[in-house]
Amino acid sequence: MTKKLTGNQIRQDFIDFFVEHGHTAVPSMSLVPGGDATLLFTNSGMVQFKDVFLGTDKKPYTRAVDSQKCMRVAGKHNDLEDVGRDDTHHTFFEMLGNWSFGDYYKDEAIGWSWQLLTEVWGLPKDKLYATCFRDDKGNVPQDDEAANAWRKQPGFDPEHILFFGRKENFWQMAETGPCGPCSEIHIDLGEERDNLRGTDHVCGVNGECTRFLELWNNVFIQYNLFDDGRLESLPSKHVDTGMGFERIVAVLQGVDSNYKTDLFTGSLDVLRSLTGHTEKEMLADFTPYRVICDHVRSAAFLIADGVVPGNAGRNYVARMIIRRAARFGTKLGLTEPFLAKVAEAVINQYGDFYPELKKAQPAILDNLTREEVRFARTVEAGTAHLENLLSELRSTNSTTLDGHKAFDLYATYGLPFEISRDIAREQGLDVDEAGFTAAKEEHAVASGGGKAMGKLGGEDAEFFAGILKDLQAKGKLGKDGVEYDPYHGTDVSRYSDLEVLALVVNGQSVDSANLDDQVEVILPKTGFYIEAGGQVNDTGFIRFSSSPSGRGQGEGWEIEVTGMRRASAGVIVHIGEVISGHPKVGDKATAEVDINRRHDIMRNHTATHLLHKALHEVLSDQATQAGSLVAPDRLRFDFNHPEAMTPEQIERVERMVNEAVAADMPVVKVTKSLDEAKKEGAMALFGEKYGEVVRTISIMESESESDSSTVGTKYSYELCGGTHLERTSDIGAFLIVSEGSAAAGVRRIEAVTGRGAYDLIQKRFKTLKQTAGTLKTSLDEIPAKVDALQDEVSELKKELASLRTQSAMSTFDSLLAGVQTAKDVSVLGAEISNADVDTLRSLADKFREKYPKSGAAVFVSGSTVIATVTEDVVKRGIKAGDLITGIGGKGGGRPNLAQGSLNGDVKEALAKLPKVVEEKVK
RNA sequence: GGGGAUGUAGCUCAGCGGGAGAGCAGCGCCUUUGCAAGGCGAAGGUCGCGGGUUCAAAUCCCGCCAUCUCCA
Repeated sequence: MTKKLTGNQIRQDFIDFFVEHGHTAVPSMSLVPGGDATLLFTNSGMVQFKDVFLGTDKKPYTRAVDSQKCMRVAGKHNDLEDVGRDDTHHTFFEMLGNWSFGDYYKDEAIGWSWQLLTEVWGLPKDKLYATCFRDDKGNVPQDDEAANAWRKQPGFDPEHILFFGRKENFWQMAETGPCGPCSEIHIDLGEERDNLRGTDHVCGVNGECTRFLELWNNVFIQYNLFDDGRLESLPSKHVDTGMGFERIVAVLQGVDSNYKTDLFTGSLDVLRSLTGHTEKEMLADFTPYRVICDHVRSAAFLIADGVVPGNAGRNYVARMIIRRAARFGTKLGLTEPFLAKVAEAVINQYGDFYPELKKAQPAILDNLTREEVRFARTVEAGTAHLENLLSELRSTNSTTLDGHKAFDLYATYGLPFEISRDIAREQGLDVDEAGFTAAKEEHAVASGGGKAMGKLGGEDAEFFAGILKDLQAKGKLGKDGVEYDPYHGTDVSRYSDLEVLALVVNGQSVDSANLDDQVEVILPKTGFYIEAGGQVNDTGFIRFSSSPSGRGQGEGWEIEVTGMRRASAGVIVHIGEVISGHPKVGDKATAEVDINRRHDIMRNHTATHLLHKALHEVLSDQATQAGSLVAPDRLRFDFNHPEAMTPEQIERVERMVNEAVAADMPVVKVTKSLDEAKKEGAMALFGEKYGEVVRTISIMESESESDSSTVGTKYSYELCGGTHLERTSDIGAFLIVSEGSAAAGVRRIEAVTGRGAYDLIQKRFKTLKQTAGTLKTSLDEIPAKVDALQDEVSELKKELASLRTQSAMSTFDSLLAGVQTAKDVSVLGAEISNADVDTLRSLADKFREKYPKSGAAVFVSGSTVIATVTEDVVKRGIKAGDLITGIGGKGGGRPNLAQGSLNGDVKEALAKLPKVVEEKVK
């Protein structure tokens, strides 16, 4: 171990080593696991191959090597608040792995790992240990195969083989499914790395201290675990290995902290240049540095994979991480946004191996700074609330802020607990932490903390895999299973004379089905599209007609297909209902996709690509797809954008798409390797899972001679498995129906094309024509006419109000003739026609001016009543509201002015007024 | 997906069952050598949208929308 390798070299060594041994180097999958709703983030190397192990996916290679981006940010594996407090935990990390899918097994895996560690990297052989599986429950055989492989390794001390049980050395994906024993490689870092030195503790492999470190886990998937605990050997056995990249780099670079490897040097240097700390000062208070470097690295990778900070799901995690980094920045005295500067160092360090970082650099820097600013605002507003609470606290002579209130600040206003506490302490006060924690737990429960996770999927994959195997054995299906070609799915002639290979009713394979049965049908090939990439399933019919000679088995049958699914690798089933006859296995049927519906879908899908392009032009390159629905009647497109689009922007986007439609551009579909497509700059979607060979959709700006050529200028270029039109003009028309928000930082556009667009135009035109008719004007004049009308209306309103008031006022003097005296109080009850509440109030005011003392009046117009009495009358026991109730009305209000309503004969009611006053006034 | 908060004049917000307000900005006039500023005046509002309760809703209740925020 004389040469000092850089982190990047170590990663490359690992990949090169296994490529030399026949492995295919596979790029890391996105941190957002495509098509796996059960997982927030890719959290291990296994995720991208899970479907291979489950048997629902196949790869063109059987040996692979990769370095997988992983996030562990919550749950049992990690707690965000702990990251950075030690030298080993990360939110983001890389997992090096080599993989065998039914290819090599324990001997090779163990041999290669030994070779790489000791020969290539020169780790001391006497310091390495291997663990193998011995079942503590006694159900599973001991893994002697692995132990024997270890004994064969040159220079390996057989004494260093240790056996462990289920907890340490047995791996399973879930309660049921693929599983198997592991063999781990540990290293003894020497006594000086024992953090519990001198205390009584278990010091050894899988012990309690930090002297022994697990380097590399080799998982041998060889069993299938069933509900009842039964284990069955798998026909093809797999190898799944994982080596924590940061760990191995720290070991090879001979440092005692992952954060002291060259992976973090760049970030730490940037930070130190900002704080002005020397290296020694930094190490004396290392935690904030570690937190910031770790979190910025995570955030950069997250944003590069399309996870921008927000307030839900993955986006929320990104925000939490960024805010925590910002918070620790203030501990270092950094008050201005600084995360983007650190992120630049991260991109420098990782950008060569992970080009997505370089590509997303502007988005990364921008989002970090934006979030820091937003957080600063939140903290400022939260602090203001806190100050209110604290001064309240002081006024009651308390010294401790209630934990529930502190939590409220956090949960409602986003003010982190630590900040609340720090501010309180600065003022000689404190916060009740136990109460805070209790409130937090309550809140977690109230928010539905116990939400059940979805099922892993593929429960019945095995059942269908069995059917597939059976059909293959009979020669009915080839090795790839059901042939899938939705791209010619509208060409019915290609899908006639298809033998019904299997019928499944209620999870049982049957020979024939009956009317109204819900069936799953397997045919040798299908043109029905299976929901993917937002495009919905095709629907249609599978039909069988009696033989042309008329002497066949009598009547035909018909199945209405309502759904599609991929039940297992190579097995595609049509889901539907028998609407006539009795389908039988062996019948030669015709499968017919609902062609009008499909055409509508295709219009919407091609239009979606044009929309995506237009958004990039009108908004920015960062307006990337965040979700999509392509249905026959509409399309829905979610994209990353921090604010609402202006009406002008919406109009420009709509116009651009329609111009692209009018340009009648050819849509060219070509399959090619993923690498090639990416190099050519095809737009790939974050979180989408792509195979090695991908389908590309190019919308060509300049026409070329051959219609399958993609030579020329591309208007739009995307990876896409969906079905598309031949030419953009087939879209007909494109109309945006709505623009709104889908989540923080994500906007949603809904639009229609073709027939849907025509229907919408019709509807709108009808409304417009009606409006024009009502307004007695032309369509074009409607806005001006409406404006003018509105002006006129508001003017008339004002005029009317003032006229009403005027006329009411002008009658005021004559009303005074009706003033009566009850005891010594001047009482007036008057009915005014056509006066509004404000006018009545003005009259009341005027009355009080006239009779500043000993006055009581009621003014009625329609059913509204206003009553008033002077202050001295109030003191004598009669409130304005009493007048209203006294004469049989309902209402109330302030002592000297009340409002209400009066039904019935007004004159009769008003006549009671003097009596009411007389009775009540003292 | 769920909990909490907020939505009132162009901006910042007060009002939280009975007359829609303040400060700032903007407009007009005046004062001032000029600047900084000061004085006076007028204008500006579907009180987020839609229901309900009530004699009466900006205010209470329900639903929706938007923004903030926490939990999953």
